Amino acid sequence: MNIRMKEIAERAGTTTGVVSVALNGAKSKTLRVSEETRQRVLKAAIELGYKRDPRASALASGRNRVVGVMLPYLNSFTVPDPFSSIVTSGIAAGASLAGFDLMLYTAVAEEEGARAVERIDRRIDGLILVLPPEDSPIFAECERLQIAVVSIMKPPISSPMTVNSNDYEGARLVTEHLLSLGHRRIGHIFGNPQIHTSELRYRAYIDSLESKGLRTEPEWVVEGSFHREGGHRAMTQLLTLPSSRRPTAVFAANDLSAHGAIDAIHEAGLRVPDDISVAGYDDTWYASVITPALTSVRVDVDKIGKCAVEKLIAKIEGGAPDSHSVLPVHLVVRKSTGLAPT
Amino acid sequence: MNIRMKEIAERAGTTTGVVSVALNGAKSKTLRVSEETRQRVLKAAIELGYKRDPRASALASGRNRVVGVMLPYLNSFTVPDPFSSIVTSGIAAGASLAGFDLMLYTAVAEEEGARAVERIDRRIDGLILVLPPEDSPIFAECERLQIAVVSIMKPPISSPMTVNSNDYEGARLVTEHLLSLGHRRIGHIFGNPQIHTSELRYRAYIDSLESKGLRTEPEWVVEGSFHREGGHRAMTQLLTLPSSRRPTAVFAANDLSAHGAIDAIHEAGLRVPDDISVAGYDDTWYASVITPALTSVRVDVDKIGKCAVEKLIAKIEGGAPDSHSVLPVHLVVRKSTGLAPT
DNA sequence: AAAAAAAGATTACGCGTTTGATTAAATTTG
DNA sequence: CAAATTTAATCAAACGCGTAATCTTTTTTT
Repeated sequence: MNIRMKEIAERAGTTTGVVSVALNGAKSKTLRVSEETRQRVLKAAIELGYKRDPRASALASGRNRVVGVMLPYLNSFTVPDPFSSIVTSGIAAGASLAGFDLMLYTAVAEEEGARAVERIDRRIDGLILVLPPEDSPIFAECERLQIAVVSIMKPPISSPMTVNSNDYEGARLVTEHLLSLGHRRIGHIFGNPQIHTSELRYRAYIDSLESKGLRTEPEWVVEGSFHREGGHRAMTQLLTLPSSRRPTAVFAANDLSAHGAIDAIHEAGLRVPDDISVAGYDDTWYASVITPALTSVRVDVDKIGKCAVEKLIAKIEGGAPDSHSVLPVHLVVRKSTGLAPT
Repeated sequence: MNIRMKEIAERAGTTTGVVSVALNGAKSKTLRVSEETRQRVLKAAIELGYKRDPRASALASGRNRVVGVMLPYLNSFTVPDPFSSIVTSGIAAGASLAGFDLMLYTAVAEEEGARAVERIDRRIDGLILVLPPEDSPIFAECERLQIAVVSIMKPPISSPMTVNSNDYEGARLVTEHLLSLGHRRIGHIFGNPQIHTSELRYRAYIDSLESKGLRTEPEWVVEGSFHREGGHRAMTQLLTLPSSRRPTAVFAANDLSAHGAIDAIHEAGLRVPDDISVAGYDDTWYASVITPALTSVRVDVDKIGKCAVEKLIAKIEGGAPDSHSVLPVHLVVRKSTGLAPT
């Protein structure tokens, strides 16, 4: 029913092998095509409206020209995670530019871990893992299937290629910003212990304070799990401290948990930033939507996606060596942080 | 390098045809397999760690078990569109449940229309179009490629299958809500004339007012293009009206433009809802993030995606007849609407 | 004993890609 | 300049890996 190479070959008076090389520049070592023949084939293909079947092409050549993206369960519908969707946009744009298509895998609740592995198959030649769990069996599986892998936001161990934003630097910037506003009691809403990033942001926070010779209090650090409810819970807990021992500023590990923290502060009848300053992290567009607009660390999330897919494709096409990328960050000061109360 | 059916067949003492039927229930009319043989094959497959090559399977059977999603250019990175990403999540979940994989196509700026068509190919057996442009050449192309299509948010003409939320009903609910609060001068921030939805929401607004015998003023309707800046511009224009002729309530065609409208009202030194009530539409999670929380119309966006993919797969697998679905909506009253000022 | 059903083996695809063989033309070499 | 090599251009065929129609053989039914 569809026009196949055979028809093109017939019309151009040649064979499918030649058509393959002429049209798609197949990687044959011996088969050559003259310019005239190429033109003849091209003409025939256009006249007949030929479109190659990518499945057959992939099957024969082993190259799919498709990359996969595995989104974490976080990216659920009830609490959509802006990070994942922006990263995905970046990946889509980068892939499209390189002529690659995109296969989307999402870790649905029921099928975490092992089940997710089942789904990746010979349709893709590379996979981008967004916020993969530390112990994912996917790495082994990709190794087996000869699928290149790039992880986004993962410590540069156990994964051959990674793309990260400079978490440590960003967290340092936030903490120093709060210090420069005169805050001396600074709290931290920790992320998710499962995700390495949380640790880095926490370390930078501690190091910044200690390098200034300031005290750090364990009770000022509460887990917020990267989401709004967690941030709310964490801040509520911090607010149980007597006001003389309570932080005057809080650095939340991401924008969502910062948002929850602001909710909690408002509910307690306090003001942001007049009574307590709050800073977030990631500066998703989210940060400029909420009130007060959030001081945050800008990560070019879109670029993370682009960078990841470019690395991946370089690996797939040129066999580029494994590498780890760390993208720069910068502080965006908005309305949620202010001078320490006197 | 990979284990193929041939190896399974050898180990189980049979042929690839039998293996194909035993393992994947190939749709052969005559080839039958006894239960014992099936077990024997299954055992061999597990022992050897067999995984079928989906490309070969698709090539031979014509069934890909992959659906595509085409996202509109709207879903850009700078202004990510929550609608698209939630719809996509719903689609992903539904597809996964049915054992289908997902191919993601995004209409990148440079390659609108014709170019986007180039990219859909024989890798998918169905395509979901999210907010497709009215005149997309994709419909014709899918027809040619025998690819089933479901459009999300498109008038039920020219597209064989559609999934829509009940725009008319939702807009009617909002308008009546505002009326019930005592508002008599109600403005409307129009969506995007390119998108049919805009027209429906506008019509319901007009009809609701007229059915109550109320006046409608052309100057109370301004285009907001579905985004924040547009909403801001539109509201700014409404605010140029003398306060006696100015709407006391505004129904914006979506949450984003409602947000822009609220910005403009605040900038003018007025309060929401005390001076002017604002209602949005879509009730994406966005609505509960902004301040004041937005009265909006809840569309179960996730369900739209699920519904679309279910229809699509029913069509692909069972040849279900074309149909148009309209999903219910309901009003969510929050803080941005209040009694009309007296 | 004839007819029908069950279970499998064979084999022909599906549709490009790539290798190996072949032929003709261009170059190099003695 | 003829003979020996190379090089270019192409054809024919194998291959990648399942699927499904056709053909055999065996077993069951009537």
